[in-house]
Amino acid sequence: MPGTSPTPRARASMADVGRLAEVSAQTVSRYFSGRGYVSDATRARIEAAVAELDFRPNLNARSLRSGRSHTIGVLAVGPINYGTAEILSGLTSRAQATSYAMAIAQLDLDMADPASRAQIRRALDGLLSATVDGVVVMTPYLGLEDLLEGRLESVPAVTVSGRPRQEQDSVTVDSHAAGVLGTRHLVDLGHTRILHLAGPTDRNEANDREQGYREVLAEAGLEPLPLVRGDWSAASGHVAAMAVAPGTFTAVAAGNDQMALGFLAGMRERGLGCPRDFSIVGVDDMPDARYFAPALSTVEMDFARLGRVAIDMLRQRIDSGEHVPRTRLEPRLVVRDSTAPPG
Amino acid sequence: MPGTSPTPRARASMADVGRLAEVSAQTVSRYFSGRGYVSDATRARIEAAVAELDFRPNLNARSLRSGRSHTIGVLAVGPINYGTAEILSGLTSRAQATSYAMAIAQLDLDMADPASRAQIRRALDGLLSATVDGVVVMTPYLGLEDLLEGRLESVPAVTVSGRPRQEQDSVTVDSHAAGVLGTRHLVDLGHTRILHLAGPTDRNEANDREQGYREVLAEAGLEPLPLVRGDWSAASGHVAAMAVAPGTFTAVAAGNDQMALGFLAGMRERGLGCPRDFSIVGVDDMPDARYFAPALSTVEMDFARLGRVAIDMLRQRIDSGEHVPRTRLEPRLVVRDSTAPPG
DNA sequence: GCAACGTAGGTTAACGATAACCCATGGCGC
DNA sequence: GCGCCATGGGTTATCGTTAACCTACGTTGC
Repeated sequence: MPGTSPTPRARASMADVGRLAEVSAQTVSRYFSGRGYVSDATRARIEAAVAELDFRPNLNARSLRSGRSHTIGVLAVGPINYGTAEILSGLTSRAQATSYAMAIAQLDLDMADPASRAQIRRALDGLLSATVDGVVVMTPYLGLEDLLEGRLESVPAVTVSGRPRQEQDSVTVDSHAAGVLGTRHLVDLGHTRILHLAGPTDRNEANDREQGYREVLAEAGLEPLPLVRGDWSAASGHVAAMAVAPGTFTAVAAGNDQMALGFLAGMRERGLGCPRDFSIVGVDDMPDARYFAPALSTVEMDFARLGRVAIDMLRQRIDSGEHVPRTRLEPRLVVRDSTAPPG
Repeated sequence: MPGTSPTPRARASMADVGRLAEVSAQTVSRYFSGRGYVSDATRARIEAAVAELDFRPNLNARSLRSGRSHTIGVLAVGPINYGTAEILSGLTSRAQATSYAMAIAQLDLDMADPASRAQIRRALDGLLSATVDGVVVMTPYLGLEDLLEGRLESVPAVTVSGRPRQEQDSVTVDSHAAGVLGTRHLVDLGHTRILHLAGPTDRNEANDREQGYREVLAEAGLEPLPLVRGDWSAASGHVAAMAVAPGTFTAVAAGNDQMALGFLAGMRERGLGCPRDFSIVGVDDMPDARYFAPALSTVEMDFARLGRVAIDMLRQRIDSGEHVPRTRLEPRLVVRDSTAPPG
């Protein structure tokens, strides 16, 4: 078949489609936008032309002219660990379902390095240059408020897992409540010497969970033990297990499941079994936690839902132009085999 | 201070910057692109105007005019599990480092549903409409070749973890080699009755790993045992452990670490210990694997590097206009405590 | 009988940036 | 003295789409 588009040439435009369908480009635009009247006969001709030319509308031109891009930007600071991956999953699925496109800037950087702040700023500028309709900001780190504050006024934004005091345009799975639930479970079982294996100091969620732990102990009239700190990783939980003095505690409230996993491994190496010699409770309820040895009692955090809610809130923020109230998702205690009464 | 921009108004354009700096918009464009001559004095005036107006170039307009968007699209089919998250991490970090923007379409759908194919097509169309300079396609599923083939000619594309027979524009961590390494390790230890806990039938990587397993057994003159199949999840590994007949095998080559975790848990429930009663080797070497009970012998897959290489290849493909040869990253055996000689 | 409205579609201009082209000036080689 | 190139910068047209406005015809209500 000679003559069948040897090289597909450049992309077809609405004008090309219009020429083939014998209408104006504007009518093609109307066909795609649904605004305005297009007769069935014209509609059919346009559809044929679109198929023939393999036409796809140019979103750059559309955004430029209309001022809206139907794109949501995501700024993620920090590594893609279990929680982040779940949130991302929720974000993309909800965005896809509401036919929003997603532009993502993820940067995993050393927050101690002062250059990091400049990098975050650049990444955000990049998203804004792409004229996103709104931004989802995932910055679990403390002290980034001022960095973002001046920047985020020009575009609708929703903060995920952000600082606790932000009362608008933010959504989080309540980490304070998670700390409370886990620790209270240990107290209810009768434990009195409860250790907290905390996450990194500069992470909001780590501090919230620690705060929950402290409050429950205070309520129960118990003395908190010296804090042991990790970095969310199983490796750091393992290090912690090697460092603690056995006999000084009967239970551990871990900042997340992975540190609990490492801690369990470390104690096992030292000949100490769970829940015989100590109890431990995690936070996250990652799918693997049920299959740890022993099955881990933990606090479920629905991060995927967090992501979906973030998109919903952002869309509402974009459509209404008004700020949306803070949303706080409630975690849930999941009791398995790693917790038992002391002794 | 009256007069200090009451409402930031609309975004400033290069024409606005030019007006303030008393040059033409074209000179402002030259300043940003670095093409053409701009004197130091003019440069300084432009910089001042940019700062004053909080100007950010409009990438939509730039892409529309120049035909290049400096954006890479990522199409990810399937859930964001450990491997996907790592790849994503590699992709974003490399893209960020080379100042490419990233548009992502991830969809986790039921491949049995025929509507899924239409959804994938729509997602890809969405990326192409956004005029990305190139696409990274992550489709671990079999049978998507035809779907993508007609679509991916109009734009540079690199396939990640794709079908084994694609000899160009593709990068993968060799899953066949992973199957070989894990199984050979078990054979070398003296095991003769080796079970394969495979991943889902419709996943390329699952089949490659199974193939590696089969080849090693054939080489060693051993008979493969009936296949047990999971879905990559720890839960499915647990189910498998409950289903197998103990005594029929002395070692397990698991398709990934998470299924190995579930399998270990299931066997533990049945009173069978590792490596006393059986050996098991995984694939992935996720950071947690070292802290399983026992520490898991596994095959390391550097998925983050895979992501970085994918970006490098795609950039080369975009810049040169020529296809790039397939890249295959080599996995590495990591021996820990879950494997020992039989008996 | 005609105003008002629904239907169907065309024309023009503009979104913000850059490609292509043009015009100056000054210095240098020969 | 003249051609040529480096430097510094302006003008114009255009990328593909849509907002705003306009035309024209047919129906309906009163």
